[in-house]
Amino acid sequence: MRPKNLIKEDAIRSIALQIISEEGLENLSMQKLAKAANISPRTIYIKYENKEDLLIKLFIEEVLGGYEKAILENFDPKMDFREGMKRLWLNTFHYLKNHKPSFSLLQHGKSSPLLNKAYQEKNIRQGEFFAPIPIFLKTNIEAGLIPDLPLDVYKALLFSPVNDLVAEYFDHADRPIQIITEEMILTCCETVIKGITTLK
Amino acid sequence: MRPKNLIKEDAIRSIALQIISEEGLENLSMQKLAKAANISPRTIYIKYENKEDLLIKLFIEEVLGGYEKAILENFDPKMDFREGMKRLWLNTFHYLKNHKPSFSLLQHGKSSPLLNKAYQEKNIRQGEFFAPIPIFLKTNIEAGLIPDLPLDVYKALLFSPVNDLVAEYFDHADRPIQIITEEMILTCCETVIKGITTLK
DNA sequence: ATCATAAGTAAACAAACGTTTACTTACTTT
DNA sequence: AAAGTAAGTAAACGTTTGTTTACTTATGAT
Repeated sequence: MRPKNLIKEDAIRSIALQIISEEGLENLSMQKLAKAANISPRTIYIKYENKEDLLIKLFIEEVLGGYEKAILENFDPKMDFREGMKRLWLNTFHYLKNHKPSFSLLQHGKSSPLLNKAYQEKNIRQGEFFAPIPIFLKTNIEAGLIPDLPLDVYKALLFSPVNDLVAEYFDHADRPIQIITEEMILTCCETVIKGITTLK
Repeated sequence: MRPKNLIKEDAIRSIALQIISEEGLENLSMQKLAKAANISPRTIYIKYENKEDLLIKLFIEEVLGGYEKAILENFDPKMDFREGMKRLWLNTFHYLKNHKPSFSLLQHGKSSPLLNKAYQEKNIRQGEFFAPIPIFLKTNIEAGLIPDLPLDVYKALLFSPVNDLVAEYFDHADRPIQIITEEMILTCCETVIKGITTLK
């Protein structure tokens, strides 16, 4: 039988992400995607059941998968707290600023009920998603190096400021001088570390 | 002449926000909105030029306007740093957790290119938007009470963790026991304050 | 009471939507 | 080399989209 053309599958994914990033989730249509990828609409339906299936698989497999892998690169739960934090922040910053379409769909995941629901179900089904980070925190809490705050508070402190700075980076990415630098990420990270390790 | 029915105008706004919150921006249509508000589609076009105009005015005037007002309530740039920070965090938490549709559109504003662009233009045109906060920070920097970090770093530290915790609050709002409490917000706020005031 | 006029309605417009039907192509297996 | 089959196409399906046209309603001013 005729084999799948993997180049076309890649094109569907990358062009879908590109359209979402440039025009928003509300402006992605199957026909627009097919035309931009130079294929027939029917071809998308070989791989994906429907539009919702495409969006969820793009979000969960393509984007969240790559994001998790990039964040955890060279990270080990047994690292020193300061070094571990810096590694996570720099991994996040470098990955996201070089993958604008992925960052864009991640942001959509926080507002679209469809994607948000899919994210929550993934979190419930796969307990190992981003698991090294809770282990890292627990180890440091048990060693008495950081206070015993709720996991949600740690998640808010670890992930949201660097995410916010990346959003700011893209908002001004066309400027002649870089507004958000690696130095600023490290300053912000250092501030959070100080806050956590100084508390109580 | 026949006067406008202000109740209908209110219904358009609140029902639009409700649909966006429950089904997402990508599932709001003018006809669905008209049907849900029990009016003719044409009535929406008396107040708004088109769909984009409706979304932008909803976002900028209705949502951002109310958000800014709520955050700055009982806040004064001359407040003590710790007290000012707590005021801002608690205002944000209480307002957002009681205004889910507004929170939802605020989140959409971070992913939708249309709304994001509108937000940036508002920020440029109206230099006074959220102005008390930069003044608050500048005053404390000049008094030597907090370090001289870039405004973007302060914005990331002040706004994003509490926003993230509100998102978590809504994700688990149907649970029997409250997951995100005011106590957690204050703990998180205290951590950030410690980080900022301890640094250097 | 009537008039002028903007508010508001019901129905319709072309265009675009997600998806499917009917068909052809290209490659593996025999 | 022929057969079998999934990949892939072009065109179309019925809906729904954003918006408008043609009309009616309700109210302040005369």
